[in-house]
Amino acid sequence: MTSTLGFAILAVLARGERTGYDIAASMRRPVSYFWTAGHSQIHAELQKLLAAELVTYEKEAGPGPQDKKIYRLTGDGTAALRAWITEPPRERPERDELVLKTYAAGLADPAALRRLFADQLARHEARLVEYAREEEAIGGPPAFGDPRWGNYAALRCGLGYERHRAEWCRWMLDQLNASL
Amino acid sequence: MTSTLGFAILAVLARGERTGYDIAASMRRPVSYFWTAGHSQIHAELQKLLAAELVTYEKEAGPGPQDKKIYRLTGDGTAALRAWITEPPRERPERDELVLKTYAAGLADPAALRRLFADQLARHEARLVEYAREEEAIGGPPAFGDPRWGNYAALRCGLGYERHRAEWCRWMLDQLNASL
DNA sequence: CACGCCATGTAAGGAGTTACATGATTGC
DNA sequence: GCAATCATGTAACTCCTTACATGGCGTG
Repeated sequence: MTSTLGFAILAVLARGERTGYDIAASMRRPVSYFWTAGHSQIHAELQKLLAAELVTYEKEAGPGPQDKKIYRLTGDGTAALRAWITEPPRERPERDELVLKTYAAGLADPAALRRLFADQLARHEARLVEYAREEEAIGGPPAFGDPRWGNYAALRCGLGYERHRAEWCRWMLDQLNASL
Repeated sequence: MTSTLGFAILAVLARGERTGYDIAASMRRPVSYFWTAGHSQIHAELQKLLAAELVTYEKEAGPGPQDKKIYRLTGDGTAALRAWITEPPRERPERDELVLKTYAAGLADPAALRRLFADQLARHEARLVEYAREEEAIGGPPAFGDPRWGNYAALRCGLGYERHRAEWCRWMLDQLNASL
């Protein structure tokens, strides 16, 4: 009954023990571009994982009024994560606001559309530069056993996505320019 | 205050009058791969759009116990849709279960991972064939004024996306094979 | 002295899914 | 007779976002 968010947390904890705050930090853009959650959602989910005995924690004196809690996977938690990884992902429906706008674009002002897509293209190109820098920092695919292998493979997917998007934006701009 | 779903409905109605049922049908996969919603969500949203006077309807005798309602855009509705199209889309956080699994893949059985990605690849290739057929049916980009232009441009995005995903799956399979 | 970082949580509301509920017509 | 299509809607639930609430420590 664990939600995908729950497994996302388990996946982060598989890399080492963390506080809820640390987990929230590592799930904030642009550090990880494949799952995001706010801290309030994470604290709530950690309580469910705790009840299911997939994680435990140790208290430490915290900076605020409450104690700091350092979470770590249990044996059950590791097993549940391992089993989940190779199960087929449940497909979430595609929801893409930009493509929806495109679908209705015939009604809009072509000049304004050009501004919209030029702006989107710039964003994708900026992310592409950023990801390429990260790829260079890792310097080629690590070995499969290495935990950085997961980071690299995810980064690869991000690079491919941004490239595809940038290309589509360029095609759209060509189309809009040709229609004038 | 209209939600993206509201605009999705307005975008469908911009192509012609529809019942709630028709809208739900046109927003069901794989016909439109950029926004989806169930009929219960659509009926509820139509009531909000009605209250905001962005749509109107005419009653007709229906097949069930209730009357059939044929919805159509009002002047305000068309204006709201037109203005929305060229506004920058609010970015939704990326949530990709397969990439999340990849991030944690180091813990899993490589053979099971290979099955997972082979299966995903097959799905993307099947969609690619399907979309290519649809592209051929339209036969090149229609003129910008043509309402089918929006369909074609969205289809183009879908094609690029499936191609990128398929390529990434192939790269993953290569990696997994190399690690054995 | 204000702001950002660290660190925990609750509460309210919107968005989306799934199941329940009704009922005529058409095709296997 | 059973299932699918057409056609409407409500109810319960989960997931996610945003705002509220507390408070010490370090930096400019």
